[in-house]
Amino acid sequence: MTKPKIAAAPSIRRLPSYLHIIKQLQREGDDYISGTVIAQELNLEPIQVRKDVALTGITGKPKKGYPISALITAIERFLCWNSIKDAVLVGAGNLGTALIGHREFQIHGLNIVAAFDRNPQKYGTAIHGVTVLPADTMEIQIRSFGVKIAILTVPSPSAQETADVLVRAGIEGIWNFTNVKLKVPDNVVVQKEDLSSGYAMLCVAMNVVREGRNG
Amino acid sequence: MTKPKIAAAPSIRRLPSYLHIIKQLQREGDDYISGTVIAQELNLEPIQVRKDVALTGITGKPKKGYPISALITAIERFLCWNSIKDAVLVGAGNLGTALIGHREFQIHGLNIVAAFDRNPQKYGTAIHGVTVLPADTMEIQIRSFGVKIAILTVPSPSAQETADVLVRAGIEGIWNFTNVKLKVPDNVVVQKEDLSSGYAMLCVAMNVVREGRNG
DNA sequence: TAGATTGTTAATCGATTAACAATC
DNA sequence: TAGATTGTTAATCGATTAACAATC
Repeated sequence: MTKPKIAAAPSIRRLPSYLHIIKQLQREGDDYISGTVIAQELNLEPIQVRKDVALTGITGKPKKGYPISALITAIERFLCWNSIKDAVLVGAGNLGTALIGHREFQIHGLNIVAAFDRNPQKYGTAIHGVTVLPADTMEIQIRSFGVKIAILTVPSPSAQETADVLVRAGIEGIWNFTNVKLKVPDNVVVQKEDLSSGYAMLCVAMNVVREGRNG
Repeated sequence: MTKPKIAAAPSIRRLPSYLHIIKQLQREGDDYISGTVIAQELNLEPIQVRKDVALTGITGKPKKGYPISALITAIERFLCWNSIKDAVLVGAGNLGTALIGHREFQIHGLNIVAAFDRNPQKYGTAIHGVTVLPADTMEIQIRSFGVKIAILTVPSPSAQETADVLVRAGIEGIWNFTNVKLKVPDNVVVQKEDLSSGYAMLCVAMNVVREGRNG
């Protein structure tokens, strides 16, 4: 089995923002949207939007653009956002709580069925309607749920050991919000979300602007 | 004034993870770290690590690697993480609360001096020691604080109007956690943090693995 | 029709990777 | 010394951008 190639990451990352714009236009009653308009709205080049949109397999109409409802369907299909995907969240702290409450993910088909935590005081409580279960029972519960996606929001020191349990439980994708580079088997996908890297970008960019001003 | 070029974004984004590894090694008592080791730890190419590290201006010793404490200083300087930077947070909801409580940012010099919210019930309360103030007073307060960084965690519909106020208040950098593309003057930096794009990456990658398995 | 927009093919640009001499 | 590692210079790779014919 040759390892299949993942489609261009920058394009995948841009598609959700297209989706956001397009849905907005749909609410305003439009039937078609041109790549030019999307580009304008997001400060991108029209050709880039056309290339990205082409990935989803949809074709547009010269002079009119892309049919909005079909484009939404195509993007959601491409991102696998057209079906409900169950997930568990591990580490019901501040960040975990925020992610459970984040409505946008639900819209994209993410359904958090349970949260796990080590703090007994949280056992049985509900966070935005999601029950917190004991971390000890994680492996067996995930197996019985048949869940394949885990959102990891535990403290960094527990990250790797938690990931090991998740892998044993049959998890296929880990959305990793810790700053730990997880070691997992090849067949398990890890998406690392690094808030610090975004902060680094902000700091450097602000410094560049400042230097530009001061000469 | 020619607009200065921002250093390679992918490199900037990788530096925080280097910093994390290096600090760990320092805690274990090491004095030197080689690019090879950092690369191994993060699943990168050694040459890439050397190139990135070179950006910070530090030089290593053949056979030994880079002096750890000097390397930490160099990276932190490069990212402007060597000084305390005051910031305000706007929108004290779930995500805002999580970010205020995120210790890592403090380590990187981010000091949240106040939070703003529209909910009167929150006025005067403290979130992880940070006082919540009325959103109405935002402009004048930010001016009097002299704060230049704002973390934006308001609901999407309020994002642009809030950004407008921030700009009027003299904010120079906005860390934008909404899914709205903000329109701001050229001299204001916006770093957009898009959690949905990370989720899109996870979904597509999981699908690729699944297709690989099923043929 | 005229003109805006698509989609394709080619060119450019920039980041990653390779090669290798220098060096401790 | 021998060998691991750095730092520089060149090659490769992939993403972005440009050009333009097709078309509604």
